[in-house]
Amino acid sequence: MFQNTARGRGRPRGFDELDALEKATQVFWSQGYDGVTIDDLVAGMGVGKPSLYAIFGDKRTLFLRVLLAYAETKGARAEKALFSQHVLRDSLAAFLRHVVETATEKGSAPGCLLVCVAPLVNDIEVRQFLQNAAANGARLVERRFQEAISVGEIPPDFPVAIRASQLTDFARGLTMRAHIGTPRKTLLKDSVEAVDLLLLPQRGHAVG
Amino acid sequence: MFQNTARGRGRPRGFDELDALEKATQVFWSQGYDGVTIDDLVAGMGVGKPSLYAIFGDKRTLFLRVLLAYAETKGARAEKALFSQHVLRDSLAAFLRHVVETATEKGSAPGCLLVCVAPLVNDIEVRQFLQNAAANGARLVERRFQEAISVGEIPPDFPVAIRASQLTDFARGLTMRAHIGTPRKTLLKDSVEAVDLLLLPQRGHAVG
DNA sequence: CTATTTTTGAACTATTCAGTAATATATTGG
DNA sequence: CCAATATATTACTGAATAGTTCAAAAATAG
Repeated sequence: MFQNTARGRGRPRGFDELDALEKATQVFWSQGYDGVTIDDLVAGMGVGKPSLYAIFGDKRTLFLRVLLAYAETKGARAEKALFSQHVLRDSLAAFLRHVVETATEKGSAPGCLLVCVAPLVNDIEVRQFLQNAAANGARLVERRFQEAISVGEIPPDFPVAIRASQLTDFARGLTMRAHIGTPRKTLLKDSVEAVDLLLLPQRGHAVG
Repeated sequence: MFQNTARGRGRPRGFDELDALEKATQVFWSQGYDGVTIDDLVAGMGVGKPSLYAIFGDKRTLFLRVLLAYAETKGARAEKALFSQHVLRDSLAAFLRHVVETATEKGSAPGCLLVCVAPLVNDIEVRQFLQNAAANGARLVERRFQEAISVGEIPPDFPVAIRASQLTDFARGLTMRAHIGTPRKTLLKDSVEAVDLLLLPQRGHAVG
């Protein structure tokens, strides 16, 4: 099934590593970090305990790997949402729509591993990773605003950094509300309103 | 009938109940719910284990009580911040300033029990309490906007519900950023910017 | 086939944890 | 002082948990 042509000797694994990682993501996502036991992971990942330790290390190591993969995927999708729309408003709307949709996806836990779960992990490395990821996210949005300035879609003195930070704050707020059960429909409506607000013309300027 | 208000018979408690509750709040706040053991609470509250069970019940019961007390205090302070300022802008600024200050208070864990910790607790009662608390918070802000309309500070068609929801989203975002280590100074600056944004004149209207 | 390598399943160990008893201590009422 | 009551201290029990050991299984190489 997953057999590579270049497999060495020895009994082949009974699971796919990336698939198991994704399952681990779901386990952490739905139960938090401290709420998860090794046995939960064993059950959720479909991997025996000795294999789990041999291949992924202990819970903390596994979580770091899960976090890294999750952030990479999420970041790539956010970038795509932001930069595949011609009109700035559509970009911001697509960004928040993506946030809301993944935070309210059926089959996954509500919320977001990066926003709702990881911040509670009491670990220096996790915290620094999150700070870095947050900064990267804001920078991504800033870049999109800069692009809009360069094509004359918004004025050159548009407060890029401020609005970028505010967009990520909205994303956090929407995600947390998804986590406590606010329905997708409400959040989608609110994300449109958020974009309207962020693009409201500044005093003395006009915005497309 | 005419009984003395002093305590009845029996050995007096070696701790103050409310003080112990506050200490429990700090323990949950800094370590999350699942990350806390009974022994952590025993150590942090300065209460023996049998007394803890006798007076506060098990971990879940204690957490619910902590949550209730925390929300009540926090709600009262938020209300005070909102309604003790004459000018709407000052009210909103005071609200967000209060949010940021408590989320970055020295001596407490960063963030907020209601925003950062409680949503991760996998419990129906907690979730419903949070939904209710969130709705109450938004309503409080709406009331303040209505007040501003009634004195003509903002136009009657000001989107009260939308802006109230957005203010609470900002509060969530700022709180989560406090939790991952964003410095108070940054957040205070951003909360001022947030108020500016929320009170930006709508198209075709002027806002004080 | 036999030897070698890798993974797997089951059992095992030491530790931590929640919750409870048994007992000692402090206070009031008479 | 004695009885009654409420709290505190210590220690205990059984269950859950993290992490390891070891033999069986499944593949390749020669």
